[in-house]
Amino acid sequence: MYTIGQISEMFGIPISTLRYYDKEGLFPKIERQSGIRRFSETEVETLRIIECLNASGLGIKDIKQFMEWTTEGSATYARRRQLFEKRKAAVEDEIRRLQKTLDMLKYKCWYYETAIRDGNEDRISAMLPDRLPPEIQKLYDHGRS
Amino acid sequence: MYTIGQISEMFGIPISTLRYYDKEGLFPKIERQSGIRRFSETEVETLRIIECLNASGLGIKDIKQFMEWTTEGSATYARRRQLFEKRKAAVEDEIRRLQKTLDMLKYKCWYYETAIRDGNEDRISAMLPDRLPPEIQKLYDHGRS
DNA sequence: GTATTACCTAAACCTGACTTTAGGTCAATG
DNA sequence: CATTGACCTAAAGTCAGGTTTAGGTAATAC
Repeated sequence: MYTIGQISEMFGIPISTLRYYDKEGLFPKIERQSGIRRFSETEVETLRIIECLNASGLGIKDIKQFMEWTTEGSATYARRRQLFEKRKAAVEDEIRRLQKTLDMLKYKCWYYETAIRDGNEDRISAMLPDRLPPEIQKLYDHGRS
Repeated sequence: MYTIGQISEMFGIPISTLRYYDKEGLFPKIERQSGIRRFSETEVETLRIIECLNASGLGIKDIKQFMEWTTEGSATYARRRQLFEKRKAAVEDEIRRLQKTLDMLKYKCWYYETAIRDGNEDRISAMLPDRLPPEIQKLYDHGRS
């Protein structure tokens, strides 16, 4: 059993945030000892799931919904699975989107390296939009598609 | 030359957002014809950069700073390059973070597939934390590290 | 000539995710 | 026995990134 301060330390999450999560119903089964929250392994695992779902871009209201399902036992396995499948697809999309952004950023890095070397952007402008060096052209094209 | 409505269509960005960007100084050189904004190729390119920097997680104030640098010519090439290098590193970090999240989500998908098949979580609980099937163990371990 | 459509502004409003504030309880320490 | 430290609540405040509202102009369509 842990106090809110210990959990805050363990996860690097401010106490105020943990209390806010609790107020929002993210720890549906948390116990209290004369008013004081007692975090068990259940809540530690819950917090790991919160971090994961949060990192996947899910909002707090939907995380709360998920936590309610976990209190309903095996009847909600299918819904919970569905949620994770959707989050998986969303994160895969997000990674693809970031991969494109990354190619655009790499192109821009090359752009400014070249502009610094040349002292101006004239030579690059003359190569646009389809006469860039092959490797750079790939980045440029992927970054816009 | 394009009107704000045409640009909104082209980029799939609400007109209100484009006006908001302008108010925030993201189109430092935009022209007006008796009060009406006229978007040229310069602003189209600016919007592509806004989308890219935004997607990289940069806030609007910092994007504005960048746009100011572009109006100062070759004197700011080095600062602009530095910004893109930093965004590149930030996006690389974010992709790594999402990769971990993805592994955790894949593990959770397997978890619920298995729980559904078994009708309960007992068999899985008995395998935790280090007797999971090899492929799943990899996902589980990576997702927490 | 009026009605519609596309544009304009300033300012208020909204949402999500916290954080801060103000005031209080309770156990241990000097 | 008073002060410190760790906990508590409710409510207000903050911030980013927009969106909505209310009121106005100006060209085209019927």
